[in-house]
Amino acid sequence: MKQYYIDVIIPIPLKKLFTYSITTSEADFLKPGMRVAVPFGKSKIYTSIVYEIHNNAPVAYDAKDIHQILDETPIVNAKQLELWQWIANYYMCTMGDVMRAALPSGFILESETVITKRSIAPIDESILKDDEFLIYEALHHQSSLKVHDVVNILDKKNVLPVIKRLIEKEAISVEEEVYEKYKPKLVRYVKLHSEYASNEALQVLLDDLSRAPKQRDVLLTLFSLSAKTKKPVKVAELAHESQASNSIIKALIDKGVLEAYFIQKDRVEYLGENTETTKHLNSYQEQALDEVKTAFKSHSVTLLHGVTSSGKTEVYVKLIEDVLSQGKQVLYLLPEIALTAQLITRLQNYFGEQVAIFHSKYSTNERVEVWNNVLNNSNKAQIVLGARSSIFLPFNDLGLIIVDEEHEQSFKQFDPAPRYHARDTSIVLANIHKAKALLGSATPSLESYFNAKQNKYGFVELMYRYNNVLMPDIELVDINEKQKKKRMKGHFSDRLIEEMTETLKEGHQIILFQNRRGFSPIVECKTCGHAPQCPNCDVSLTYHQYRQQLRCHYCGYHAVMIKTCEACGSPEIDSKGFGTEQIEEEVKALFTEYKVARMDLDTTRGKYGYEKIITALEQQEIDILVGTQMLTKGLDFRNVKLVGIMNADNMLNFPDFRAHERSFQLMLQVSGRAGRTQERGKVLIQTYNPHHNILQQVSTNSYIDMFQEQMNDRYNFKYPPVYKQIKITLKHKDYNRVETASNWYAKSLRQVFRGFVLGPEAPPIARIRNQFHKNILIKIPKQQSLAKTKEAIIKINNSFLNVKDFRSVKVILNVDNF
DNA sequence: AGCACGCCGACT
DNA sequence: GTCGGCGTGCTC
Repeated sequence: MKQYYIDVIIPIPLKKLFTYSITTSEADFLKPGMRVAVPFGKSKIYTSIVYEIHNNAPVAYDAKDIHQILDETPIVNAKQLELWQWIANYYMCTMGDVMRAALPSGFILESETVITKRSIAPIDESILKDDEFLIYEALHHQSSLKVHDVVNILDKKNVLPVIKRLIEKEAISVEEEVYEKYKPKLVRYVKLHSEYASNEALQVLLDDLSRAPKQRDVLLTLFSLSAKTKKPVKVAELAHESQASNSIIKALIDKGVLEAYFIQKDRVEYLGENTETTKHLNSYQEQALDEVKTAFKSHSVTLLHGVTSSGKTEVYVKLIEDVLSQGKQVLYLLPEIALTAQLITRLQNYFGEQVAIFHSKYSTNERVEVWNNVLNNSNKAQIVLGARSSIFLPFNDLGLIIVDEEHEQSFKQFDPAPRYHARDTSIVLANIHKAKALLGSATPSLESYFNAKQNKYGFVELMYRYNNVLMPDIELVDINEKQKKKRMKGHFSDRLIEEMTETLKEGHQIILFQNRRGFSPIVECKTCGHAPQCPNCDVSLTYHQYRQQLRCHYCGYHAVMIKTCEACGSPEIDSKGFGTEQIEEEVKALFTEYKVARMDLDTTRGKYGYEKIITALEQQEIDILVGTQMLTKGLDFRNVKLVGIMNADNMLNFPDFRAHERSFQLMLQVSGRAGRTQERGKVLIQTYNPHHNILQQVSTNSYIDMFQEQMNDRYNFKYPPVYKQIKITLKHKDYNRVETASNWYAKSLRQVFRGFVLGPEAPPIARIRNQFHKNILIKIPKQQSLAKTKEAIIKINNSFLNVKDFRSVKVILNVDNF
């Protein structure tokens, strides 16, 4: 008889797949993509995914048996496994890494050791030592204990030796228990017990209950409810309608008068109707739509360059309608921050319950439900609107992927592995499904625009704003000059104050953009110049006024704001630079009669924090909104007429080869928030350097100029998209260790790649969370094989890990680290 | 990544 | 002496 084996993916960062032996009937039942619980190591049980079923017995070891099959049918399909493989290869991580990122954690079961008393014969308690006796004694009161219970009882960390001794003495036994984490949401319903179905029986019952008026009331309410709604009645509903407590209902259930039952419910349900029939496109949109369709005939990927407010969404909607009518699914990818209630409602108005939403604020149970709906090709998930991680959903037959705000860097995952770029991965996903991909942006990334120019992608432009609204008038304000002439009030130039006053007078709203949160980045002693530092990272702490705190943005460390200098004791402490909080405060002082609000990471915590601010702005409860780049995304604030960019220089001077490109994108995106209806909007950009090319290009809205100038730099300095890039980061708590390790690593790389290796270099923040960092950058010319390059890197990496001294150094490989 | 094993300093 | 620190090696 043939022996069967499965290769499984285990959610840990190990390169290999693991092989387990299965029985013939298990082999008949199992399919790739099913979950199987497997024993791993001495005691653990892990959830794994079947990758392959085969007959090749492993040579070097005996395969273990599996623990349990967890699924009836695969929860991961073949197309996904293909995508996982691609991600693991391209982004140089393990399948386990991909599995952990792809599966909602509700699918990944964990085992826990459960300790129970051996029931055979009572043992001689005198052979037990004190701590052993404590555990044995505890098991008289409690039938089972978890390891952490034992830790609590004994009040020490390492309890395993004690447990081990108890097993040897046959006092206890241990078992691994596996828990299913996903719990379907069950809603409790009640109905009258079938015994009382006949009128006579019911009459008898009502008579019986005459001495229990409350119970009788409940029963009568139940009848009227089910007559009215003709639907099953929820327990909660009944309790609410009859004003009765749960104990009265419980009494009826216990008596057998009522019967309780459960129905499984989706946690996220769309209850509205699709109210809107499709809008008519204007002639520009119509043309763009036609051009996209034509482009798709020759290119599977097309870039749609449409200025802000040009109505790209309507074009998407038309394309989605087409694909849906062919019975295929659609994935609509957006950066997390652009996934607003506004947009969701808009799409739901068109497509009703066919739209499923998927993003990081969803709980694991909600994610499992969306996953299952997509997997079953349910009508509820024909269109998935989601952030980065929605590329991992189990689509059967995708027809179209839309990547909106394609230039957004949040599509790239930086930590942990897999460090994938959702835009690039979605193109591969589209190919697997033989689907089309549409990238959309008002300010495309250089790489996408470059690909379009090279005819690798199709290219469509939409350069007119909806309703022919003019592009905002952008004015640069030289704050250097203003300062010399004493025309600054805090961080506000006279021009900005003028424009703000006028806008407010007209009853319009204002957005002020400051790309930095907190009150002031640096706190400095006026006497000795000392600035408080984070104890774990090489950064100065940031002052957050609203909590009187000093915070580190890298590790989350926080402390109370100092009253006197820690170094010299001087009470004179100065705050340099400025963040959103300080701007907010200054605005409040300048415009006392107006409502000012702030939008940044600190004010949008929680599930609806963001929505609250947006709604307040829409309803014009806010006159002036101060915020970070959160403001830039897809929000359509009809009444905002003025946008102020407080300081353009801090983004331009950011030490990154993409700083200029990003600044351009950011400023144009923020500018797009101004004047979205009839009136032309106004944008003021305050800067020390008004002649900077990027600022000139922003003020004239010249994407092409920016593109050409930046591409020149990219050619000259060998940066993407002209060259590919892989960044290697080494981390260790000992500075000297990273130093030697990174030198060794870079030297080995240089033997292969010569001048294309940069570094090792300490990043601007050399220490984070007590770990010292070093970066090495490999630049890869277009004609060099990426696969061979990665092979060489892996080879070097392996020999690096074979050096004993280096084994504790953490190595992070980041492909396309931008 | 966990987790066991084994070797070392520091305390009841 | 044992407890708990951390470096090392292994997981089908």
